[in-house]
Order: sequence, then C-alpha cells, then structure tokens
Amino acid sequence: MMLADSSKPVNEKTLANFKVGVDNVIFSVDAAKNSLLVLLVMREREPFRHQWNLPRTLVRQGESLEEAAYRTLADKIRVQNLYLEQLYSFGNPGRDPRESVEGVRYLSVSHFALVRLDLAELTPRWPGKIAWHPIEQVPQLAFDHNNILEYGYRRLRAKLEYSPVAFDVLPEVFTLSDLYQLYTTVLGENFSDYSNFRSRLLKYGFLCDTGMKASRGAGRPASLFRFDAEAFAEFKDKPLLFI
Amino acid sequence: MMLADSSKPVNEKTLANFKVGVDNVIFSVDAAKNSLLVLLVMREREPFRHQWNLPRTLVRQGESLEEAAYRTLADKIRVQNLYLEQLYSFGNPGRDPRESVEGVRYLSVSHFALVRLDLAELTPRWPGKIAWHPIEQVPQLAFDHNNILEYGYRRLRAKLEYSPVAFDVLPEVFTLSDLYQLYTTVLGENFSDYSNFRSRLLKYGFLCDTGMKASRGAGRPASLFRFDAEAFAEFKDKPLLFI
DNA sequence: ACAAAAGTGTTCCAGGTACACCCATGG
DNA sequence: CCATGGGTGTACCTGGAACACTTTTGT
Repeated sequence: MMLADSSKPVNEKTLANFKVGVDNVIFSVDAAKNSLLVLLVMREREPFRHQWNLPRTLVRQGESLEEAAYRTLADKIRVQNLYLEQLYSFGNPGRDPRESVEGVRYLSVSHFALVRLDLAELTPRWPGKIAWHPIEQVPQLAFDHNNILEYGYRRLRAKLEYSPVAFDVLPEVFTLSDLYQLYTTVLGENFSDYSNFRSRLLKYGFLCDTGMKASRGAGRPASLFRFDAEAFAEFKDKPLLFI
Repeated sequence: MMLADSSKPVNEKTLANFKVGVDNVIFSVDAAKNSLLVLLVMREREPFRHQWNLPRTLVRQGESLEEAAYRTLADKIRVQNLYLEQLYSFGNPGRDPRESVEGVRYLSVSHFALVRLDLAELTPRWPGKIAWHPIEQVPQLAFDHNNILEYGYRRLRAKLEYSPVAFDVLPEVFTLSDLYQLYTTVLGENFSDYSNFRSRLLKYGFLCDTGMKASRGAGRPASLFRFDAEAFAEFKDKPLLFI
C-alpha cells in the first residue's frame, strides 16, 4: 500500500478536518444471571435516530481523552469501582454520515471499561434511553459501533487472562466462587476446572483469606478473600497468571 | 475521577479543536550488528528545531489513518516487506507547544511498524535528516516521542512472542539461526535456548525446509526455510507459540 | 439424612529446560 | 585437523488437566 509522495508543500485545504470524540465499550457482569452486559444508549437525534449506540461524547477544551471517557461514563452511570483503558482509534473516512454534509471527519478514540454492576446505578437523567444489554442480544448499532464492541469484547477476554482487572470489579471481599463465576461468564464454561483455578490462584499468594465466611443458602460457607495489591506487584509483567 | 455533568447543551466553543496526525515507531533489525533500530527524523522547523522525532504527518482529506501511516513510511524509506499496526492515540492537552498559539490540539494516532532493513532504502530526499538509531542510543526526542517509542518497544516485544511478525521482516527464505538471532536482538539473550527454540518451531509445521543450504563462512551450512502462511492459519488465535 | 456448595488431594501426562553430543564445512 | 556454527537427542521436572473425594452447611 504505497501512496503518493509528499515532497511538495501541502496546502492547508488538503488536510482532513476532524472532530474528535470518545466511544466507550462499558462492560459489566450480572452474577445472578450469569450474563455479560454492555451499556447502550438510545439515540434521540439523527443520524441513526432511535437506534442504540455506545455512550460517547466529543472532547472538550482542556480535557484529556481519558477524562472525556470518564465524563461519558459518569453521565450515564454512577460508579465507584471500575477499570478503564484506551482501546483503539477509528477515524477512517465514511464512518459517520454527517461527514459529507459538514465537511469534517469524526474520529473516535474508543475506550473500554469494566464496572461493578451492583454499584453502577443508571442515572435517572434519560429514563429508558440507557440500558444494559446481554452481549449475545446486542442489536444492530449505529455507525461502526458493532465493530468497536467486538473489538472491546476481544480485549476484555484477553485482559482477564493476564491481568487482575477482575478485582477492580469485585467487592472488597469476595469468595473464590464469585471470582470463578466472573471468569466463567466472560470466558465461557470451559476455560478451566474450578479446583485447578482455585489452587493456582491461591498458590500465587496475592489473595488473602480474611477469615470471614459467606453463607449463601445451602452448602458449606465460603471463605472471603481480599486482593492484596502489594503482593501482586511482583507478578507485574510476568506471563499468564489466571486461566 | 468524576467530572462535571453534561446535562446542559454544549456550546460549540467549549469543544476542543483538533489537528489529527500519525506518528510512526518504525523498527528494524540489523542482523550483522545484532542491534534493534528505530527510524528518526531531524526536525527542520520549530518547535523542537534540530531535535530528532518520529516520522509523522497530518492526515489528509479522504485518507484513512493507516494510509497516512503508510504514506509517512513511504516518504522516508522504500520498503517491500513490512508489518504495521495502530499503537495508541496521544491527544492530551499540552503535548504540542503550538497548541496554545494556534488554539488547536494535536492528536497523534501512533503506529508501529517493523521493516526489513536490507530492503528499506532511505529516500535521498532528505540526506542526513533521516537515520536509523540503535534503540539504546536514542536521544531526547521532540514532543512526547520518547514515550511513544517506549510504548512501541513494549508492543514489539509482546508481538514477537505470540504472532508471526518476524516472517514479515525476514527474507523469503531464511535459516533458523536468522530467526533466532532476530528474536535475540529484540528480546535479549535469555529468552530461550537455541535448540529448544528450534525444535518447538519445527514441530508446529509451518516452517518448511526448502532443501537449499546457506553457507556463511566456517561451520556447517544451514538449511533454508520458508514460512508457510496457510499452514500457520490453524494457529491463529491460539496461545503463545514462539518463545 | 440428603442435597448442595466449598474445599482438598491424587494421578497422569504434555511440554518446557538444560544439557550433552553429533555433523558438515572453511581455513 | 581443529575451530566454528548447524543440528539432534535425551533425561529431568514442572505444572496443567481431569477427576475422585471430603467437609460443612441448609432443609
């Protein structure tokens, strides 16, 4: 893909004109229903009016890309625990129909987030216009947002395998079943045997038993663990840890 | 990091104004000197005049981000074999001093590339202004380009471990020592024993022996191999393969 | 007493590590 | 004939997969 050379000075007019925004792929896990959820917003304006899309915003003066991503998030839900990182930038021509009308291109720096469902309260600002969708039931989205979502989903699964994002999304104390179930809903049933998952994680030593027990209906009460970030430090940039 | 809400309609003037460009981290491997190289460009204009920076350009009308990245590359070097992918977007306020003067922000969608040194001929267009630098001897760069470079370096090492980028950068036929040496220069001496590296790769079956031999001075001549992309297909999205 | 969920242990085996050793060529 | 680099083989062992089994609770 070799393109024209650029030896001659470039006229300002040949440069593309951009509007820059952030699109967020926000995941959460419904432990009760064993289901992975994505947050979607119903569009109220053209283009793609009355279609769902990812939460998004344009970047404001003096605001970093990450700040814009957090603002979009805070605008839709109130969360405490969460994990957020930049995903990918989509800025090719033709991805927004307004482009040809306004003569500007829309560049989206997409972000991916994982939030804790029980602490993520939907803001009452747009009732019915914001909703969690199970990942298998996501409809046709506006723009190229199905693409972006797919991209975020891949990243989420990869992240779970080698980094401790799960603990940003679990309560302060949790049982190993909670953790296992989180992995199961995201990665599918067959990623690992429970007992192997358990012993592998405990061996590392960055999960400490609080001594407390959690009794949930029938069955033996489970030990409650806490994630020890300091103890985890030594595992930074080491190869695969979970799964 | 919870920010102001956005319930009131946003005045156009509060939006940030962007210029969008691409910055390329272009790597190559000097097999003879056992050295990992980065392509740098000497700036001829302010700001940061007479400092090195990464090859970069602003995105033009109708041009995709990737096309812009390829164009920058083609402007500096003539290459056949290469690997290129998007890296990360840097768009926080204050990363370009022109920002406050012009009232626009510079967003860089950085890309990372690996090219074959013996086919990468520096264009004579800017003699002395473009040069390969060994990664350990990279000077202070303009803007946040040392950051971007660091980011690209991490990605390069990660990519080598689980994807076949090396073959985009090796000749059509190559010896296993060539391959091993490439890995050694990028990953360091201690990533794996040669004989184990060898047997692991051959076992997979996507390297086929051409029957030809390469004699380089003293020592037994080495078999020349070819990368079989079809045979590799079945290893797509499987866990770590190399190293 | 029995079902349900948590937790422990054991066996088996693939695959990685660390070497020692053989082979072919140039000088 | 020996130094040099290419190539093969093996013995050891870690760590994962699979699964059986025990413990502690609720009903």
